[in-house]
Amino acid sequence: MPKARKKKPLSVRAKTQAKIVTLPDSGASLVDRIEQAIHDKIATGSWRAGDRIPNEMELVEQFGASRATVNKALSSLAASGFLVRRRKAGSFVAPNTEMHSVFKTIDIRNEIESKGQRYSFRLIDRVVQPSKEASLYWPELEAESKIVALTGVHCADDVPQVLEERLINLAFFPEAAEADFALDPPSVQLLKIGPCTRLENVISARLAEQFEARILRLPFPSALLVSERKTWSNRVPVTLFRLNYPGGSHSFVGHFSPVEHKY
Amino acid sequence: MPKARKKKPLSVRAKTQAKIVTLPDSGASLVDRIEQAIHDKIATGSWRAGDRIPNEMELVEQFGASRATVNKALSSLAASGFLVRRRKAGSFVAPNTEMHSVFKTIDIRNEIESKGQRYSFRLIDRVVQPSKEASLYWPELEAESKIVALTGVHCADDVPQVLEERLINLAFFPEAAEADFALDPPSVQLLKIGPCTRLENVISARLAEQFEARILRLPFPSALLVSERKTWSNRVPVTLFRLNYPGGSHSFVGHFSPVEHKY
DNA sequence: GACGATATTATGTCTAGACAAAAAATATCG
DNA sequence: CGATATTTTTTGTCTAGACATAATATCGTC
Repeated sequence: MPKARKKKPLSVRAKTQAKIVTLPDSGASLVDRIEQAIHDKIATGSWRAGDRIPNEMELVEQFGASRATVNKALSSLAASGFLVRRRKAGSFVAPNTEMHSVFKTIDIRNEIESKGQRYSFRLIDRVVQPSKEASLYWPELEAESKIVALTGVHCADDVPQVLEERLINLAFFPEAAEADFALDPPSVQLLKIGPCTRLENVISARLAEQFEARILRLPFPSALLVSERKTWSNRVPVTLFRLNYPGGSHSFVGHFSPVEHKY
Repeated sequence: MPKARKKKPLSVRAKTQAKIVTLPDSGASLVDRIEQAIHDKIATGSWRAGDRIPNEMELVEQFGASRATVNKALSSLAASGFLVRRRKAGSFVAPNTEMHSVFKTIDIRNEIESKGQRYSFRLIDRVVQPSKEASLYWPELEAESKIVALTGVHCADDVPQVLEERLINLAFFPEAAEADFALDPPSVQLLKIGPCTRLENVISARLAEQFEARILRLPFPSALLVSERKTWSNRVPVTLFRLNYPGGSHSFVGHFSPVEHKY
């Protein structure tokens, strides 16, 4: 059964690079421009996590490049964790373009549940305020926007574990003003809206205030390990938060080698 | 002046991959094996920082690969920071194969001096002991080897800043038993012997003991920010140390984006 | 010898074509 | 129908050759 396949000579293309390309032509190399274009599709949400992207031959036609060139771009994106590629299956946008590797610890719920304990988040306080209230800590915010300030505790089997103070940019997540965080803590809900594309993290230590010690059920003079983070989603400031861990029972582990695990 | 260049057809090679290759043939791809081989040369010190390595065509002959393949391996090594490549000049082993980027903060002296203060290290205690004394914290050490245990403070203008507790593997740095650390603190001297190729870091917080508070001139109930690190140099355990920072005045700053600055 | 034009060399980027390998889709057989 | 064999699709890897580009080396001229 000779399948009626169009055997066209794979698009005749200008020699030595096609300037026909539909890309914003900068000085960058073709590989870089292809990489950029695909990354943009992902960053803007045109292509979403799990989507199958066009295969190499389709991209070859689309960009007027050779397969080797397209392959290089795709491989690079896969190496950076934006794509997952499988033979015969195709290339897929990686699940969750959220921050890879470094600092997975964002997900406290997961951490607690993986120890077989029941997770819950107890909201202690919530206020809506103009962003200029926080402009000292969070100058990146636009002056006239509004924010929600939250305080809550992450609990394992109803025992308080981590005290969270958080500011959320309402422009990014309007529902934050009345959402229920008992099931999904703020961090999880925020990630559902958009990926975290940038993160700033400051780790410090301090003595717990008396009321903080009470909330976390710690003896009074106690040390807290504090992780203060700001996140962005495609250049939009999303949230600023402080996770207060009891000093003794928590720590951050990092493991570095010049090139991760390759050699 | 027609140069007498042997125009040999670039080494006749078996089709579909040469198994003639002089490399420890694993299941890995040719590119990977070439990359590995070159990395080994650097890791073992056969090729040292600043050395010019054979050019692409020479490697092509040596490995029986095509130029594209060799190029891919070299580009990858350059991307990982092991090589620096310059047109016409050639490919060079990168200066300092030590830990790039992440955690430059190892150098406290530098940090203090860059603030215009005078740095000094005051040794408080030093003992030589069999490694099994520390086997609980440092199981990677060989059982019969010896270590030095140090305690000291890093000072800025003679004001104590950071309390350091450190164990050094004497097999790696025999002089540690009597070296003078007043000018160059242990960390600096260790880096002179060999690059740090792997690092483990645990950050935590705790209350300062009374004597620690006294050394660091802190009020008594005080929080300490503790960074506990283990380092290796080409698989040899080098040192385990704990840096105790006054909680209020110090913090660790991290800045992450999925792929560093590329997009 | 200083200086500028020119040649040379090594890397950077790209193409076209080939075969390999994995996995999904399809056909085949009991 | 279900288990197994075969085909097909898509990525993985490699080759050979080409032109581009940057930086060095060389040569000629004054």
